[in-house]
Amino acid sequence: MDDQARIMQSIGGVSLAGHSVQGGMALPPPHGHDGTDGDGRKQDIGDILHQIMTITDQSLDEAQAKKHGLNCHRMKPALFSVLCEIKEKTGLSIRGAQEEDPPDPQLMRLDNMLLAEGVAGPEKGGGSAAAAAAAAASGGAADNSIEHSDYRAKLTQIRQIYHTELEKYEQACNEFTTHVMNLLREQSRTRPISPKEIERMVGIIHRKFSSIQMQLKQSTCEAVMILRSRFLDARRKRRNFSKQATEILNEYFYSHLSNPYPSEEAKEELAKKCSITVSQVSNWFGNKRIRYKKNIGKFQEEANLYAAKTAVNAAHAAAAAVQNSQANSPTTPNSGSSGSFNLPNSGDMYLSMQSLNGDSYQGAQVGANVQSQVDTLRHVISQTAGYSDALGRNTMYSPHSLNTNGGWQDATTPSSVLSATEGPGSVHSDTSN
DNA sequence: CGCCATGATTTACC
DNA sequence: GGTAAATCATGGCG
Repeated sequence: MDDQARIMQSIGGVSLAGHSVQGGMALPPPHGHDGTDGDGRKQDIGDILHQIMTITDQSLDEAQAKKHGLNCHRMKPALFSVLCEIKEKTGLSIRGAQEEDPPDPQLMRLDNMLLAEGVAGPEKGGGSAAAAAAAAASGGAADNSIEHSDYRAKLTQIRQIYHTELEKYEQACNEFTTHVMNLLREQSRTRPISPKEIERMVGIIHRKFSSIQMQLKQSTCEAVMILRSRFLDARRKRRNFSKQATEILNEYFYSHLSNPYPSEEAKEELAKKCSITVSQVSNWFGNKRIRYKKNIGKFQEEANLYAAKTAVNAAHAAAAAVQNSQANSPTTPNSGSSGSFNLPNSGDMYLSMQSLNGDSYQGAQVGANVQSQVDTLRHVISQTAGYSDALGRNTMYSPHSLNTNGGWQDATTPSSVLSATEGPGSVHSDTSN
């Protein structure tokens, strides 16, 4: 019982100073001073203090009775005054220790993160904002909405739990604070408690609760991080495209082998047809180009397959187109359903046909599918005569340029005849602009 | 389980 | 911003 001993000492010290106390009663002299009733008083005080110190060990009724007894004790006013003095003295150290603690940087970090993730802050919008950010990060449009809704739902769940818990903590904190304040106010009748001290106690309680809140925030952050990482990982998760989608993409690729750079519109249409995103189409073509270029031999069989396929389609379409044109059809039948991604590609087609046939092909308006035919033929020729001079344009289709750097960029030359500055990928869309 | 195919990402370049 | 090239990471098959 160090506290008790200290208080006893303090009391001794106070009395040594010779203060008179309330009720005109002097406190007992310090140790060593002889007095006839000194020991008795000391005994008295000792008893009182002992009762105070052990009050918590007793039952409620017993304690209440004791409390009442103490309140009515003749020494109470004197003790009260002494305690006031002790408080006055120790108050300095308390005040010194009571500094405005700066906002915890860790807590601030957590708060910021929760705010950024849409967990904290306004109920509405926050979550969707985070989801939108995640959507932007995924690079896709409204494609992976299933994942989005899943992510959003989970985030909402986290947010709800977080807010519920936070509210619970706040409520508990307030309740406890009120309780403690009431207790202290009540106790201030028996012992000196300044409002400042109550304030300080409230501060301590709040700090304790905020540390609990910090744990809540921390675990919420962790949950969000896990959710987020899972969501982001899901982006990387590879799932093979459907067979149909691959077929559509391959058809386009091999029918545009001379220039496998679909325009933005073409990409969009391919994406729609394949039920994938535009960026997935871009990825696919990027991968396809590089892998085809790296190992043409490996893709030979596949190329033959699609070449034949598109050739048949093209032939049919061409025949139909010719018939249509004969039947007074002034427009280009680009709207054909069999692989008509190259609407603005007639220039390429026209020149290719020229090169192929050796003479100018006046029926250039036959249709987009002719391009497929051209590419198909080009491919078939490339099998035997090599890709380089398949079309008798050695300077344009050098094997070196195809196999190492910028292969198809030169291959787009037919289009660039029309526009010398256009680059790869812009071939299709540029003509339409 | 290892290997290959393949979709996605990263990095560098223009 | 689009692309090539390299790389990562997973799916699928034997």
